[in-house]
Amino acid sequence: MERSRSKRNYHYVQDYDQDSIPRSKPRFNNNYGGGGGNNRYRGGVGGGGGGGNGRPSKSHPETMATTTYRVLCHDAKAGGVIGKSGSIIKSIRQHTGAWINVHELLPGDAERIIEISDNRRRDPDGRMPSFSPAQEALFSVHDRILESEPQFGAEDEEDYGGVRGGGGRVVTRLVVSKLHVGCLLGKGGKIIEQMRIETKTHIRILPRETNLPRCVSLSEEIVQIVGEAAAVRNALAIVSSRLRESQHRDRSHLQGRVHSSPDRSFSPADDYIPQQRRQTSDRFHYRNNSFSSRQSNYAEEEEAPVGENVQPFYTEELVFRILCPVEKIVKVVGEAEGIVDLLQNEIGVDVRVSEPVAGSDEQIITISSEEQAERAQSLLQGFILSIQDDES
Amino acid sequence: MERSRSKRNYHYVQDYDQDSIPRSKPRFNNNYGGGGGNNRYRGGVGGGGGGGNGRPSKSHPETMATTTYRVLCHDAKAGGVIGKSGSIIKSIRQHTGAWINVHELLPGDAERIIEISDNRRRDPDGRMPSFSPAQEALFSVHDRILESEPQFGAEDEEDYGGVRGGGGRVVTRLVVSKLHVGCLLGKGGKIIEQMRIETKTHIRILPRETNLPRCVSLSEEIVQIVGEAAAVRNALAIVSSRLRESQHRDRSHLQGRVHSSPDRSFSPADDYIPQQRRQTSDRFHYRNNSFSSRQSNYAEEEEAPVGENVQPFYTEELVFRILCPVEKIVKVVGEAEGIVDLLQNEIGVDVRVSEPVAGSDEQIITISSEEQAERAQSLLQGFILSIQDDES
DNA sequence: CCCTCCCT
Repeated sequence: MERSRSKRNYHYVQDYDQDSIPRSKPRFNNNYGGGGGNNRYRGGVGGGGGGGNGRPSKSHPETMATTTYRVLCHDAKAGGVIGKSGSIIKSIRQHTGAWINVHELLPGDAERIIEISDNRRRDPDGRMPSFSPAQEALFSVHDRILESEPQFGAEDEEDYGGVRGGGGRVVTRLVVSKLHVGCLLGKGGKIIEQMRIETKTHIRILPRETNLPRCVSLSEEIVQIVGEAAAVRNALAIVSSRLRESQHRDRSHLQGRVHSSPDRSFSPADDYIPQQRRQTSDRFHYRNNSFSSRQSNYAEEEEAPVGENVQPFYTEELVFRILCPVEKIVKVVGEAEGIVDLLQNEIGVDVRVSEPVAGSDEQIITISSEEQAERAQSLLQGFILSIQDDES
Repeated sequence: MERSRSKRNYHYVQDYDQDSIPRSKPRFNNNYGGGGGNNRYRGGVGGGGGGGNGRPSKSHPETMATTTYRVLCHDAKAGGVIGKSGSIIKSIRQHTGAWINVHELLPGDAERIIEISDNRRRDPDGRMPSFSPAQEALFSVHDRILESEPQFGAEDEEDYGGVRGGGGRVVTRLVVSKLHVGCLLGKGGKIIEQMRIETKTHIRILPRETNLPRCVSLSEEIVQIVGEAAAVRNALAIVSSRLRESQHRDRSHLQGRVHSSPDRSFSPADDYIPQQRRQTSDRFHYRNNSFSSRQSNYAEEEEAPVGENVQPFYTEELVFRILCPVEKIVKVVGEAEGIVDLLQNEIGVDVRVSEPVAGSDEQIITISSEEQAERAQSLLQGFILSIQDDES
């Protein structure tokens, strides 16, 4: 119960102070919504299932490049990122143009995922756009996480928490698809090793044995960076740039394997060095390091078999598959707060539905989880049984 | 941009008016709350459980003891508890170490819930910690409610409001889980009767027929204390001590049945009498009364089998939300001896039903509990399934 | 008097 944090400093992204940080100012943007901003239903109630929540569309992979980051944020600090009535995060969205989603806290987890992405047009030559709104927003969000006052009770944690005293040790954790950790590790771990040295941080991919949050799926890893705040920021810049390059390359898989098209035209190291970074640009110290370019000495080898077994999933977990009549599918998966939602969000299992197959009047619902699939399965089974006799 | 919180005044009760106003800027639009926390499904849902939110963590129920109080506060007086920029409530938080959350006003309600809790390590022998930050904070909050000026003329109320002039009749209302009202009533109402006599106040559990605020769920009751200010304070001290003991015993179910371990080692009546109470200690007049101890003559019987068949499942709070067709709602929650009643009284979970939403033909049933939500969820799920085919 | 902030 001791709160060692002396003061809050809101000198984060300076211009928030002037125009959008709600704290030190009368709050002008709480008046939105006017009437009852009632249903915070996750996606509107009867809405048929979802689709594009407005996140950067992936529609033209050959001309567009998507960059996505997911950073873990202790629940106690989420408020500091969002701000009253969302003022802070709205400001970040506006300033950067990135799409940002602060996930809900999964029961049992201490951290929430903040997902940040953009979708930018590639250069005509296929190069990665030089500026990434998502990366910029990642920095801002990261700063907010570091600077925001942790809420009550978050302070008796072991070693994670996000901050440790002013200028002290901080911990930043990114959730990264297994497809992209390779670019951080490098062959024989050379890249990550080099990053550790150059940034003076402890960067590692957390082992599965660790207690990973439930919000991290089996197809993802946690990249954890520990060190002095400034060093971590620097490392984050490097790591995020590498991830961005990797994702950018990933798109090109759609047109052909990476290795079958050995183009060397990827962006040079300083490509992402931002003149674009505005007020905040001095907070990160980019350097022309060997990580951000494929032209570095070892950049070649590390990206080899990254996406090898693209179906690497479900190693030790349970998988149940349920047949469901095609005409019931909507009822099962179509509701925004429906059972699938419950299963996924409250119980934490992964639920997928196969595409309908011509000639079959059933689809396959796959439930997978390390521990909960069985229960979920019986729930779902029961549910399907119960609607068996409905007129579809 | 730190606000000038130069001096913290430890005498906030008396003099925060003069020196702790942290900002000179007026906050011009207080007109939010119109859009604000309407359906805060995840916030103050349960009986104070942890989920994340930063409230006192429930991580180690066997070693930690949580105390939670919820006191109703007329909306017009909430400001007087919070203070400018939260200065008063921050002060109370700091001085007591309690976690305090002033809930938003629910549309239609006149009162808001102020939730106060702590989570303290048990003594090695399992005894209740002698000092409760939450109880201390409850007293401070209560004083603020009594002393603070109501905002703009909300004083045309009938007889409730929280204060009636200096030293006059005051009304204090606590929201108490049904699981814990028993310890106030006592077998045959003996305890509450005795408390009435000893404190010279009118203490009662408001009947359901009364117009209870919406913020009071079906699993809760209102304990109302009416009388002279000093007498009410005294009664509040007694009642809160009993509640604390009851909650403390509640925890111990996780380790075994209450009655199977007939320890008599609970804290004696004066155990909570605070040397710890600082400036404020003279405001309450504790006495060595028969209510605050299990050693009292009738303390034995009233605490009988609170949560009999409790299985020690989950330690953190779980919240499940279930969609239920509007036309089934009555069937689910409407019956006097129905399933919700069962869930609440036998299992001890909190059950709430959302308001119907225009455009949706479903309502959300929220079940929350520290330990039992899972069981409750499957029960309820089963129940809804079972009435699935009923003609509505 | 509005906080430990909940936004797409």
